[in-house]
Amino acid sequence: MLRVDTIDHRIISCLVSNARSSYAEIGAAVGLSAPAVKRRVDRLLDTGVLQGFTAVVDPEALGWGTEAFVEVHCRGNVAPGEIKANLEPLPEVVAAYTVSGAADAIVHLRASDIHHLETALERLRSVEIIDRTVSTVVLSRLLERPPAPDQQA
Amino acid sequence: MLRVDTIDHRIISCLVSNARSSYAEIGAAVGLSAPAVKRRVDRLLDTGVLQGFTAVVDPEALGWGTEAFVEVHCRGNVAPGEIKANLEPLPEVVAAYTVSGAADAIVHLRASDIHHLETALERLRSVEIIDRTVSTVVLSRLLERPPAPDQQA
DNA sequence: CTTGAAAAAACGCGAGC
DNA sequence: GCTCGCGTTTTTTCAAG
Repeated sequence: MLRVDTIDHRIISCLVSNARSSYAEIGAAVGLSAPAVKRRVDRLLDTGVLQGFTAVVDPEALGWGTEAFVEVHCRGNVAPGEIKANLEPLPEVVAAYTVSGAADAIVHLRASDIHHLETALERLRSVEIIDRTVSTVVLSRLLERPPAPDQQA
Repeated sequence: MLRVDTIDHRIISCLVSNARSSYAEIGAAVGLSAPAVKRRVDRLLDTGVLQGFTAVVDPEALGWGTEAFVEVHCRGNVAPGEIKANLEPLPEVVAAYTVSGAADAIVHLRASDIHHLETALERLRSVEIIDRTVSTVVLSRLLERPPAPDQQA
């Protein structure tokens, strides 16, 4: 059902590096005609391998210069779904994961400045199921990139 | 130079939610003609506010089901640029940040499975400037989304 | 400086093979 | 998976606010 061959990988690579390239351009890069590329892309979208296309925005330019990673410790045992439901309404939460180790979850926060970050942290800490948080403020973004096309997979 | 008004924000929102939408579609959403939208998008690309367009890929589908966050502690004082240069060659590193607190950096790793993750961690620890690492393995992805259009910015 | 309208050129998308 | 053809879109040029 979700078979992804070498050509699909190359098509995905093209789209990751430029989501607005035309089917003809992709076809030229992978050695297929434009309609053939479109059919594969449609299939990849159907099967969920491709989840969509988005613009990469400079966070600084829109006033999202400050970010932090927050270890979240919950009260007692909480289901992942419950944590997700509680984090979803907070707009500063750009990512969240349940993790191994002492913490229950890691939350990635993005805010416009330190003050906004503080506000977001207060709101996060006021969430019922959350007991305690440990914040790590990001000083500089060193690297941020899509996963490599593939490798030893 | 990098003035971004309300219409630009709405155009960016459209492109973030679907990078492949046509200029006519965007124009209809923001109340501009297609050429006017294109000019603004070109300008946003020129000024670096928009950095490009990419496909959102399901990590599972390409064999990137396992990820981890790693606190990196360096030997002595190391410049951010040096850390970046040392991390860039490692394909499993999808993001890295210098941070406040005890650690020097947080590295986001993505691997195909636990074994691959272990290999990647070994390679990471073998980097000269790195003294010690503390790994946190991700159990489940709760949330992952682009920053909200904007807010109290 | 920005917009809207109209031109040619390129692209998307279905049918047929 | 490829070719063909029609309708739509993009993109450039031009004139106006």
